[in-house]
Amino acid sequence: MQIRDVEQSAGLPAKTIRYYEEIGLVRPDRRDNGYREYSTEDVHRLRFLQRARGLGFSIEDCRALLSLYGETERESADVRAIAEAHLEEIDRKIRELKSMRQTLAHLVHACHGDSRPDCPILDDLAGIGGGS
Amino acid sequence: MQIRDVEQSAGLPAKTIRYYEEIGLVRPDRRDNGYREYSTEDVHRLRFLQRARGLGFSIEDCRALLSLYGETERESADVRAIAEAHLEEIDRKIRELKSMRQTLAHLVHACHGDSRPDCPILDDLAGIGGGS
DNA sequence: CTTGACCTTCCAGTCACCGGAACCTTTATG
DNA sequence: CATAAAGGTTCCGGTGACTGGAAGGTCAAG
Repeated sequence: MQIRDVEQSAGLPAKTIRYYEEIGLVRPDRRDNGYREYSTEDVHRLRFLQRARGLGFSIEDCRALLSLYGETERESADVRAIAEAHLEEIDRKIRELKSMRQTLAHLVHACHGDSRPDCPILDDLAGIGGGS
Repeated sequence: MQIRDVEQSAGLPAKTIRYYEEIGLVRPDRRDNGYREYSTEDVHRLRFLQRARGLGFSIEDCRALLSLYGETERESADVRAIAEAHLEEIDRKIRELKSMRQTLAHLVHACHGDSRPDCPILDDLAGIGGGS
């Protein structure tokens, strides 16, 4: 199976697949002509990566998860610890975005948004008067 | 006023302040010895940047906002348009994170997280069985 | 005179890729 | 057999918004 086919079955662009090899996440064989040859195992790992990245796990988290995936003697607690840490990170980001959202929505609401120059949004950013 | 003082009053590290100069957001004078000399106007712009970045505006958004900030003939609608677009972007990110969060929370909940090797989190990432 | 704190510039690294150039291999077609 | 298209390869540079660190200049105090 060569890279173009893997793009389809793993749902990842060829560029990304080569990148994952460069950083040691997959190690396909090579044919005599230098082309990469992917085993079904390689494709499984790539699909695993595609899903984990889709859930926002960092590459280093993915490396750890893949490693645990390959171990038969792993403890599910190790996996869960990574997932829980990531969950907290996601929650942190959501809180931060919601806080931004609130301030910004308030400012947008306060701005009449017409052809006049006075603008509560700029006033707030400039630190003038009643910034929320 | 030199850079160390501006760090305090703008709430930005010196590295960042120099970076903002490099990309043309602030243009402090120079003393004879080559040191940067910041006017109160420069400090205002930097504080403006600090707040806008804190609300998650991109550098290019900040450049546009600063430019509008400097125009007396601006239309508040222009500012509001940038802010509204950013608000939608924030909402998009929040939705994406919430979606990740839901899937991940479900998996974490399903994983017993002990010394046994079987793990619904890895099973899902591997594409085995009832992925949510 | 030296110490130490400040300033300067420039280079490299971050994260997870993406775009493109230059070149090689395979397959199909005239 | 020549050639062109469609794949493959490596390598280099860029993204965003900085951050860290090295090498070196400047200034006030002891």
